[in-house]
Amino acid sequence: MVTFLNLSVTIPVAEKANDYFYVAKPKEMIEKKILEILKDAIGELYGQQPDNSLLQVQKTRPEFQGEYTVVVFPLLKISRKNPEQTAQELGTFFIEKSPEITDFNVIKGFLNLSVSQSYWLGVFNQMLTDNQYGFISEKQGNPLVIEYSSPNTNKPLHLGHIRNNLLGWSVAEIVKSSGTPVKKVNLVNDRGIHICKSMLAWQKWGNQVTPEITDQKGDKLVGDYYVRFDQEYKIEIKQLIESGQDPDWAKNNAPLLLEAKQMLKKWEDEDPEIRELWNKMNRWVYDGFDQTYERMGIDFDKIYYESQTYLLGKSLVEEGLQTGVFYKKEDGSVWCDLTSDGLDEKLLLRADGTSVYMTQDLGTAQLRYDDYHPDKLIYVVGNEQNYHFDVLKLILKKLGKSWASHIEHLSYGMVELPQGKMKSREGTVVDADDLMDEMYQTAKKTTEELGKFDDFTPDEAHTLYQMLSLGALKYFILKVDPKKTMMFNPQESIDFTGNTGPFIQYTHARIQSVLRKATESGIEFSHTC
RNA sequence: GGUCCAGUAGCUCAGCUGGAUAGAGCAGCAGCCUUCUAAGCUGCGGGUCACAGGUUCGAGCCCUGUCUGGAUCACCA
Repeated sequence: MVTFLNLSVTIPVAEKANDYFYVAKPKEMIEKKILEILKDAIGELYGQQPDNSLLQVQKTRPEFQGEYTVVVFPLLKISRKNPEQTAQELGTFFIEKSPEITDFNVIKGFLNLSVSQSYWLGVFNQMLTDNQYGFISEKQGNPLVIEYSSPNTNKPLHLGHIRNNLLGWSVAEIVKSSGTPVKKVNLVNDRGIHICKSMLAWQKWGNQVTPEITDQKGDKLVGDYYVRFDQEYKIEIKQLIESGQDPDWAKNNAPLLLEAKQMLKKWEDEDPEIRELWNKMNRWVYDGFDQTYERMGIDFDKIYYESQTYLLGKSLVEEGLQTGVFYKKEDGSVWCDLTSDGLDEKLLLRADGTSVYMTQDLGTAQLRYDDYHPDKLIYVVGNEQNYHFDVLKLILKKLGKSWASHIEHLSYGMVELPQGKMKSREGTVVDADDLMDEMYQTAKKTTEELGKFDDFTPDEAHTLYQMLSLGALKYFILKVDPKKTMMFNPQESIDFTGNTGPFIQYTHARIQSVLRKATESGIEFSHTC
């Protein structure tokens, strides 16, 4: 859609530093040409080769005549003439040397150039006839690997994941369209104490229910038991405190928590019964996630599981210990000292030898490198983890991994609601499925009220509502600068007027309608003037 | 407290490599439906670009400081 509307403005002055996002278009050819002629002009008129940074060409503001504007201020030190005179001389040169430039005018230090109609018609025809316009076919070489989504298996996807998924998937597709091979990967956090909590709660109070029995998505069912654990756990703490125990002690020694910890230990010891339960419940969750991803239009080339990478992380820590990059404290815990880099000491292994988040991420990064040898390894992760990624890169560098510099954290801001931040404890988290349902219902209601599509079959109507609601959601979220905290207003997001996805869809529909009616009445398109 | 990020119209957001009079949408007001989809269009009002210095021919954008908000500095992930 964006490519079709040609909304992006490209930068022709120098080859862009980050060529992953560079897509050549015919329109740019004239911009490049203008720059070349400008360079020639300066050479011929003033006898100098200017630095590229002095050559500034931009689109002409709509209130002036012309399509492209040369900013002459930076050139004055070369021309040693006043702005108007310099612009006048350059403009005359353009007319003489370039058939594409038909006219020019000078306003203050701005030289506005008019490009011939036949040139624009040529561009337009190319866009019209090239159905791959704006896309470059895949080049050879190492891929760009991009990780996004990264859910936990103890709760369903929420609004924060939606921003993450849409950003990650979109960046992947944009990069892909520029010809760079892309691997979209997901990292599922499928192990740890939080998973054991839902498992334990299901064992105790689940009565062997399954998603089939409760007619519920698997991720929702498992999430419910995670919540149930927390409720029962709080009751236990309260009782312990009431019986005179210290609150901190109560939190760490509530029977339920101890039981969950035991279960984690059993899991690590590969207890068959626990592993079976773990497999079963995770499968439920994955089925649920798959449905959500599919509806959202999100996909992956490969899914990593932390249960399969944390051991590799541990071996990397061992490696670092041997080379002296890490050190062991008296209690047996392993650390990396980053104070000389302005950061703190970082724990890598607990005293009991179990791994932490960083340990796992080291392993995952190594595995990705081994799998793909990527030129760039992008992580789409919220900005609350900026520090984590600074540390990750630094530690990998200390371990002598040359590819540490290939890691890039695509950091995005939190999504807030009109009533404030989403807080799971306060039940203000917006569930991804619920949100899509709600928007679907609004699309349906609004459409039915307008009565425009009464002749649609149920299938057609369903497709329409799906397109409208997802278009609204995606556009609303993607139009905001990723790094900024954004406000998600459910009311406004499902508004079908103004700067919204549905409005763009509507515009597209009207254009199609014009073309259809033109064809029906036998009008032929002319590609020339 | 240290580090990082943000602050632009009543609200939500654009603003490209520093370039001409800072732009959209929403909300408000005034118009427009026998002809292309009114889920629309046209017009009006609305700004100390958080503040103060600095660099520059030129600063919303770069630098320094201040204020405000957020994140982070866990044997959570």
